[in-house]
Amino acid sequence: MNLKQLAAHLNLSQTTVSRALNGYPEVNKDTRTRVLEAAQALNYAPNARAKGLATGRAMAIGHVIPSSKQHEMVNPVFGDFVAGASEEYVKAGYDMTLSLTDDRDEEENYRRLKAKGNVDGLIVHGPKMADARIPFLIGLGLPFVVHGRASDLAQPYSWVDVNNTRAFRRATEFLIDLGHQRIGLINGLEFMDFAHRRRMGYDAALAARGLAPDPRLMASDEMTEPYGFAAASRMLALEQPPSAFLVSSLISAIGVRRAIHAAGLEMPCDVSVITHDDDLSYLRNGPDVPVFTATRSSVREAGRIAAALLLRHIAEPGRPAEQHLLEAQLILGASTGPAPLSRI
Amino acid sequence: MNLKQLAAHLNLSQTTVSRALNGYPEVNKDTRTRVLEAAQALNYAPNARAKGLATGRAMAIGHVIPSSKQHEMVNPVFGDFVAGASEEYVKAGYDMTLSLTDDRDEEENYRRLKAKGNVDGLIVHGPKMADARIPFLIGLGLPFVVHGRASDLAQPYSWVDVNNTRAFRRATEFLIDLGHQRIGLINGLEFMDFAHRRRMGYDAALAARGLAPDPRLMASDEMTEPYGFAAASRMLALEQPPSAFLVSSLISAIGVRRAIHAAGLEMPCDVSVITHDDDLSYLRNGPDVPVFTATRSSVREAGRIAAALLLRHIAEPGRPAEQHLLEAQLILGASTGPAPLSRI
DNA sequence: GAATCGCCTCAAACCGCTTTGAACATGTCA
DNA sequence: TGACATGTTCAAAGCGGTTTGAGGCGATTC
Repeated sequence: MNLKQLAAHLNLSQTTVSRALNGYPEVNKDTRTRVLEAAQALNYAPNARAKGLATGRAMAIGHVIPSSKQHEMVNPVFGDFVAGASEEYVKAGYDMTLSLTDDRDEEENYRRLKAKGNVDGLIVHGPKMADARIPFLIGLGLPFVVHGRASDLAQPYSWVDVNNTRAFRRATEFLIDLGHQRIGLINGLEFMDFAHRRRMGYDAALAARGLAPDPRLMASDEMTEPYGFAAASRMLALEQPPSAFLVSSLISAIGVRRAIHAAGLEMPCDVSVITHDDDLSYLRNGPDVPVFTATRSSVREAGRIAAALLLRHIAEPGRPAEQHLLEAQLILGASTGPAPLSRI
Repeated sequence: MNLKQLAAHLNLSQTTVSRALNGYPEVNKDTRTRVLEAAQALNYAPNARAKGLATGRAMAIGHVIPSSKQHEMVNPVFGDFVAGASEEYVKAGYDMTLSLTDDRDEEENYRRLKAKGNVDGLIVHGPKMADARIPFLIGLGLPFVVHGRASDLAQPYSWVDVNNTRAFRRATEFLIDLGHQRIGLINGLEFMDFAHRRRMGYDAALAARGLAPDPRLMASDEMTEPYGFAAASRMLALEQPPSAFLVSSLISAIGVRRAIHAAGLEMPCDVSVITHDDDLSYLRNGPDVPVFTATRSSVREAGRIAAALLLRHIAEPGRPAEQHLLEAQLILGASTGPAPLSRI
């Protein structure tokens, strides 16, 4: 069923039917309801390609997620982010397209995406500290919003990010307030912007309280469970082991917990743990009392906000770049307590 | 840059340029290379909408993932499945579109997707036991492949699934061989087909060995960590607690482990655990010796296979429905051991 | 030297929609 | 009665590609 057939069926011209469907004023009220009813009854929906061709707008947003062959990990955060974004897209009648792309030919990919014309805008995931994609995209002229941001860039661009620095600074200070002096940082890959910022927050808190940073208490890697286990195990085996851990992801925190148990210790009486918690739907940090004390910020919410921001920029092309900084909540769970006297 | 401009730039007609780019034989070799080089140099890529309109093919596959408002959990498996599928799409020059949809208006959604014409085929996720979507899609005439399958359907359709029944039967038998008599099943929602089949495997193994099933040793819910914890805690508090658990997801298994520790027990000496392991990139079950003994089957691989299957069906419309059953490996980890005499 | 054949290229139609500019009733006013 | 809005509908020209049927041209055949 296409417009032509629908129009023929109604004994109207394509123009009138199109106008009726798209809410133009110059259509008789009765005609309009007749058209709408027929469209409904016959399951008519305008062909998106033809519509896009005619209007010049694709009515679709592209999500580009980097996934190199080397560390081919798909960010576990992705599903929830996309779910949040999708809520906004559905409301606005937009579709969503996904492209996983190797970091190597990423620019080529963006260029193609623009040339092919099947998206009106992009969401960029997983920014690194000085991410070359961002200046490139500014030059490309396709509206985009970054989930996260890139520290080392001066140009303005739109992003939605958590205040990672403050979150980790607060968490570290909270641990120090509890009497912890040796705090292990089990971070993500520190060329990723978010991990870099968390590191800065941690460093700043230590410095503010006059504690010397100890490289042996810092780890940085892809945030898996075994990584959390291995890093925490290594630190716990030090002559002066940490009495607390600050962990960048709930998944790694689970590995940290395993390491604590494997060392014959208990959480929180022997060792405290604070983790960042993206509030993922399938990885709830305990229903009422959280298992882990955490810096929490909903990734789903971030998805919603980023999507809304992007749609606004598409609707109003002149609009200047906009930023949205989310504050993580520090939520108290069962994994933190005062530093044990024996381990200070 | 569009075809017209490119043709003008080359002093050729649009036809010739189009044919050169699309590999038709009736183009001079030199002309072709000249065209290809110019296209490369000028970053020309044919407008996907126009191309789709002209050819009638969208060159895109839709993934529809159900996500109701009630249990708005995004399946954690999704990212990896999509990553696998994407590998095939990229090879074949296909794009991927995503639509999260509430179960309520799902059929409407499929119909729109077809009418709008922006996908050539669908991957259907999360089938329930008698999933109404499948007969509906057969009627709709849009090629599709199901990730999983629906037990209660007679009509043939294409699917890619793990042999869940056999995997859980083997796992249960393995535990029985180790001397376990009371085995707790911590399953997913049993109206989901995969969970139903796992339950059948568990039941069959018990029956084959003459063990009576005990409803108090069976749980079924959304597979979160807190659920694993709660269900295992409840079972461990029974007068006759289980000496082993069979868990449907690694995430829940982590909750089970937490419950075991909370009960003052150790894994595997007091309690054994086997879990299903989707081999997710961000949730590795230990690098060398797996933390958990597991029935393992790569979801990413399933994504690849499902995508390849779908593309084949799109390329050869007459092709009969095809099924692909993956066998899960039973991999030995550090979470299983002989049943402790004290607890039999 | 004309007819035939390949090889290459072209103009034009078409895909399904939007949108412009015009036309056609109908009613109102002078 | 004619002029002029007003409200409603239409034919046709794009949007950017693919594809059909035809034509130009040099080489080969008769």
